[in-house]
Amino acid sequence: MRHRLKDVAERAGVSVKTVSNVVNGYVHVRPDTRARVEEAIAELNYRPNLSARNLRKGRTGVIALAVPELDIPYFAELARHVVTAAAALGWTVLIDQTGGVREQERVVASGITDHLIDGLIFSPLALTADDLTNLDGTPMVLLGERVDHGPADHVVIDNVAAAREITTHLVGLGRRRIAAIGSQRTPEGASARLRLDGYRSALEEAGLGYDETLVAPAPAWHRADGAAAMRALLTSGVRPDAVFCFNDTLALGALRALHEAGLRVPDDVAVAGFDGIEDGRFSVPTLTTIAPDKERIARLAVELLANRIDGDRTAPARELSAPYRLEPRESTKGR
Amino acid sequence: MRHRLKDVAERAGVSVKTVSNVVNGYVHVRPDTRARVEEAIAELNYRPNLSARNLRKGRTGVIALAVPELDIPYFAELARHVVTAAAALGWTVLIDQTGGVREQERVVASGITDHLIDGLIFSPLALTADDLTNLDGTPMVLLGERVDHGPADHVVIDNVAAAREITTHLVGLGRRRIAAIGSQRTPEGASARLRLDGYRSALEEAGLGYDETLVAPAPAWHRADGAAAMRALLTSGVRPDAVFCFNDTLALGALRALHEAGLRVPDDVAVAGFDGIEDGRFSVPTLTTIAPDKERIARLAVELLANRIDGDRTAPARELSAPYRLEPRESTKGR
DNA sequence: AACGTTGACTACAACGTTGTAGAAACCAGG
DNA sequence: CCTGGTTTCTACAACGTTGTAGTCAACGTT
Repeated sequence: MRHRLKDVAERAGVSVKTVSNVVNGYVHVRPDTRARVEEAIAELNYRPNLSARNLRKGRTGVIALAVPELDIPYFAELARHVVTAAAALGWTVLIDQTGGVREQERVVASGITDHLIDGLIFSPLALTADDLTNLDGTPMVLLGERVDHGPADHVVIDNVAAAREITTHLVGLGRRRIAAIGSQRTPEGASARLRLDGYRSALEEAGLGYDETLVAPAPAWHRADGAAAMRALLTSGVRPDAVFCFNDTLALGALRALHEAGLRVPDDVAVAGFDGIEDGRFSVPTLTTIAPDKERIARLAVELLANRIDGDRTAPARELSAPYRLEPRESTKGR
Repeated sequence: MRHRLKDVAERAGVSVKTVSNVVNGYVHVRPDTRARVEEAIAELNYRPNLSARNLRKGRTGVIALAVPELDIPYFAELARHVVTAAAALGWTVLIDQTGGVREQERVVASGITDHLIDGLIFSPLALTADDLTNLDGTPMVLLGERVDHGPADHVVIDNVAAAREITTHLVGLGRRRIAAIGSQRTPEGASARLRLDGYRSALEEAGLGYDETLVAPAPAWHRADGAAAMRALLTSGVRPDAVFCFNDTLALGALRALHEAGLRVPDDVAVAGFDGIEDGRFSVPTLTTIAPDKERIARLAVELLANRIDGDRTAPARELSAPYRLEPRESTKGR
């Protein structure tokens, strides 16, 4: 049985608005009236109807987080932090999976703005700036790569610098034939491009030169893709002594493929990943990685969104940068 | 700029209700009228206000999925399937993380029923039957262990039989000192208790007897807990030749601890898990596991919920069982 | 020609809430 | 005892949508 303000009001012998005032903590209510109302609320187990409240207020208190896939650990971990950060501001988070498919991402970016959410935190893979025009002004914050200087707020990490740093780390171990796994030619591959840039610039800085045969593409960034790419590298005969994988799941797949090929990590081949997921602390061997500060990313994103929702919607888009840390582990121990 | 039915109606020169009829696909609208309205909708980029629609209809089209933690891969994978199954029925899924904390789970079970969701799919860890009484009749489906025959619909797998089957598998490999990791004494440990029962009954069936020193508790079921429990077993000197971990993340932690102790898997110690998560296909060694049919679980849960929402809310609670499969992999290869 | 049926549309009320405006009671200061 | 301000409360309208009831014209049947 569902009750409304009206039922509570009748039971407490006051007007509907007075009950509303009590519910909303309005100060000018006599203590005994407040007590009577609260008693009635408790007796009826009254809960406000959020649809009605939302309609009236024009706010829903719900923000959406759109990620490619929840069972990619990086996004699951990120989601947890976003939910936590949003809860601190009294928001509920609706998590949306786009599959990284452009069409679905466009639906999320434009269609989901059905007054069901106040704002959107969006980690796009396939989206381009064009897709972001039709937004009805629903506040949005993008995570990850810049989409051609789109009109939205942005939280990024410096992918190029991070990729350069971890590649340099491999160089510092004395590795000379450093492969890369995860390149992508599609427009979806914005992260891939930046990380490849960083990899390349580190190699050139070290005087090692860039060898295209050492770069293996990966259609998606799952474990299976990493394993397949690693196998391809091995059978091609290029004999790398290190591999930089553009994310950790790729790296876990690569570890697996190296194990199957009878190669030892890090003795024969050093392996490094990117994302700092929890799995990497427990894999055999543990995985060297770039760990972005996910908590900070989440908090910055939520704060940017809050500013948009409550503040000036026409202010110029801001871009904030979150820190990362290189975490050396067993997979790149010196020999 | 947001537009309403009224704006569209004025532009198309019809009544508000006619626009509503077009939007909702009502058949008795003249083709030319429909065309005019649709043109106006497109020009104004009109989107219905879901809060208003929900208020009017008493439905929101949103269901919630409450799980302990999204970055436990099992729940992330489950979430994906639930989202997919729900989308097939036109529902949006709001994912809620309870942290497995009883208080938070109670909030979800009772409080979230704020008319924002039409129903709830709930995978509780800590909840008891008492907590489920105060529900206002919001439809709910429980996943996993039965909560003392609570009043809600339920999708389960046969934990006892599954645990017995995988333990018997270990016995069949000739293992005689089979340890277990993941026992819990708290009321939260319903799954733990059932899996322990299955383990125990398999041992007795095989005439091996139950040795309490071979059972290691784990406060939570994360990788770190599995690693710690494994280390505890090893230092206690009980020398197991196999371990059944009550979930896969525990098992991955155990693999890690065994590796650090210089023991080989499966040669020295065979390891089995439970949940069938993707990681287990790529770990070194790959992980033998019980893989519940998550897609089926998700579909059954969504269907049960749909029946509650659209059908008889007072019908007696139903309990459906989903199948599972034993998936033998490297971690229990015969020696 | 009168009749019922159907199609195409509209006016109105209602969903449950909260903002606005204002009434009534109370208080302090002159 | 009046004035002006505050406290406490209420009536009403509005948020944007859809269900209900109804109007009116066109049509086919007798």
